[in-house]
Order: sequence, then C-alpha cells, then structure tokens
Amino acid sequence: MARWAPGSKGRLEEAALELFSERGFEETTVADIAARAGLTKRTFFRYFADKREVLFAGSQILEDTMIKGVLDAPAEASPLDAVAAGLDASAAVFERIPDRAGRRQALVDAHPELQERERAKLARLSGAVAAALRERGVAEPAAGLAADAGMSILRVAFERWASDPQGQDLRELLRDSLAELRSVTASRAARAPRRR
Amino acid sequence: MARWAPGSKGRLEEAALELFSERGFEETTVADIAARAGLTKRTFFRYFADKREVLFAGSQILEDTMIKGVLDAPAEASPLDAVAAGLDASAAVFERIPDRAGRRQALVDAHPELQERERAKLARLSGAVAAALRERGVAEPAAGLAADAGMSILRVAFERWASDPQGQDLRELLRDSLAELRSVTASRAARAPRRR
DNA sequence: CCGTCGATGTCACTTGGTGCCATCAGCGTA
DNA sequence: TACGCTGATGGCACCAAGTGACATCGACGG
Repeated sequence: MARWAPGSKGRLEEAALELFSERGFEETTVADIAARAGLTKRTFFRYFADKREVLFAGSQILEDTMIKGVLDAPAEASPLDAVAAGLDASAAVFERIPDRAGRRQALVDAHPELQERERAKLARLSGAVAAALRERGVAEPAAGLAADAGMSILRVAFERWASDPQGQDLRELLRDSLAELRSVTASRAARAPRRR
Repeated sequence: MARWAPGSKGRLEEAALELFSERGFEETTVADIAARAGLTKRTFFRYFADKREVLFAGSQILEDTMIKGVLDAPAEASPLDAVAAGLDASAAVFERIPDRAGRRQALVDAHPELQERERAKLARLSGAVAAALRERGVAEPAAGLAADAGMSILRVAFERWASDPQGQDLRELLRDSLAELRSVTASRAARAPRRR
C-alpha cells in the first residue's frame, strides 16, 4: 500500500467545488479545502498556484482539444471556419461533464475574481488558437482577430447552453452564434437599428 | 491650510507607477507606495480596492468617453459603425497622456496578474458598450458580439500604437484594425490560407 | 466655544502564499 | 539485510494583502 491515498489533486478539486458551492468562495479557506481532502494547505499550493486555480484545472484539456480541432480542419477552410472546427471539437469536453460544468459556471458567474481568471484562461486559449492559425498560414492580425471572434462565439453559446440544459445541443448553439457574428460584422449594414 | 495635503489619490497613483517601474510590481509593497505618497497602507486601501486597482483608476474616463461616442453616432449607423465611433472618441483619452499610457502598458504587459485585471476592465467596457448599443435598438446577441469586436479592435490598434510611438495616429490604426476584422469575418473566404 | 464631519492614522487580526527542513514509505542495490 | 535515494507530504515560520474598530484632529458651521 502507498503511504498516501492517490489522487490528491482530484480530491482537492472536488473538495473545493463542494465547499465553494456550500459556503461561497471567500468564505472557504484553503485550509478548509485541504482538510476536506485529507491534506494540508501546503500541499494544496503544491498542486495549484493559487486558490482560484483549483477551479480551472480542466482548461488545459479544453485548449488541447480545441487546438487539435483547428489544426485538423480542411486546408481550404477560412480562418474563421478553422476556428469553428475547433469549437465544434471542444464541445465534447463540456458535454462529457454537463453537471460539473454547470456548477462550476454558477460559481464563476457569482464571483468577479473568478470571472477575472476565467477571462485570463480564455485569453490564453485565444492566443493558442491564434498560434494554431498562424501555423495554418494565416497572418496577423487576422489570426488574432479570428481567434478572439471564436472566444466571443464560445462565450455566447456556452452561456445559452448552461442557462437552458434542456435546450439545444451545444454544437448547434455554437453554429448559431457563429452565424450571428457574421451577420453583425457584415460590411453592409443589413439591418440598421431602429430609432428609439 | 488644510491639515492634509490634497490630492492623496493622485499622489498614490503616481507613487505606484514610479515604484512599479523601478522595482517591479511584486517587489513593491502597498506600504512602500503609501510611504512615498506620505500616507499609510490603510489610506491606500480606502482609495483602491486592491493593489492592482491603482493602475486602473483612469478606466472610468475611458468608459464614459467611449459610451458617449457610441450613443452620439448617427442613428442610421450599423452596430459596428457605432462601436467604431466610440473607439474614435476614446482615442483622445490615450493621446492626451501618451507617455503615461506607455509606461503603464509596459507594466501591464510584464505582469500576468495585471493583464488579468486589464481584461476585466475591458470586459466591463464591453458590457457597457453592449448596453449602449441596446439603447440604440440593437438586439442581443448582436450588441454583445459587436461590443466584443470593438474590444478586439482596440487591443490590436493600441498594441501597435504603443509599440511604435512614431508611427501612425491611433485613430488611423483603429480604422485599419476595423477593416481587417471585417475582412476576417467576411462570409466568403476571400483569402484562403496557403497550405503549409 | 462647541459639536459635527471628513480624512487620516493606529492596531490587531485573518488569510493567501512561500521557503526551508523534516518525515517516511517504497524501491533499487551492495 | 542494510543502506541510501526519491517523491509526496507535513510542520513551521514568515511576509504581504486586505479589513474592522477605534482614535485623532483640523475645518467649518452655529
């Protein structure tokens, strides 16, 4: 038998999600989380750079999946189409753990400091997507702008998906959001706003 | 004579910018900043919610200026054109203090934790712009997407402007970036990427 | 002259986060 | 068998961010 129960990192993540949901983020100390996981504060900070990070451990998987989707898109796809392919691939990451994703999102939505970190992760993802696009031969600033557009689409679609679990498929929502972005940025002002 | 020298907030901002530039962000304590401003740590936290916030005091002015520009755009302007009008108006905010804006940006670029806060401010700005667009009669999600697009444009243009002070006018750079975004999101893949 | 107000200081305290060293099971090796 | 190494963890002291409660004191109006 090992001296220590395995899966410390996972236990910390689970304990944190539970405690944050029960008491709120600020009302939970790192020592609390560690205690529930049968560990100490010191060990917590060996796995996570800071208290918020425990909620974002999965973001690397999302990034890897999305990048693979972008790179695997057909060679003739436009930059934004490649981004769309990445988004489609990453939908699976969320759909595999819908309840956990929902609880986590509710937490993030309720705490500005967590939104800050979430945006940082999205920005990192955007940078990675832009790099993947450049690898496909897309020049700057097109790559960066297309990647940012992808983040907007993801945000809008995910919001809708999380707010209505019985509703549409995440993949459909992603496609709809892309179409809406295209309509908004079309040069010809197809639908001028009505006067107020 | 007043008991206390006036302008405490401004002195704190200046002291912070100096010290951060001299020693770096983490190497400067709040007590250091307060001491240079002739105040105490406690007073610092009466003016700023946290240590980072001292670098973002000007963001409210930017928001107000941009919103005014959006609302004052011609009624027949498309959502994205209204955003462009707001960006054009806000260029003046930066151009009035180019050196200070540059030093501040160099700091932010060097510290991920400051980038996190900057993104939060941009997100707040995006939300305000989206609200202004809705006031103009633009529906969601077009308003949110157009506002996000505006943030992308601002980021790209400002980066170029800050990296080359002798180069183009910020307003020109904003216009160029907008044109590039439009080109990227155009439905017809006008410029398919070359194969690698 | 007095009472209120507003800006600041003082102090104690909690908590996030880190550096350094100790502990101890497993494992290979002489 | 004994030895020593390694890797995950604990213990502890410590620093800095941030907060609450209360004190201070000049300005200002009555």
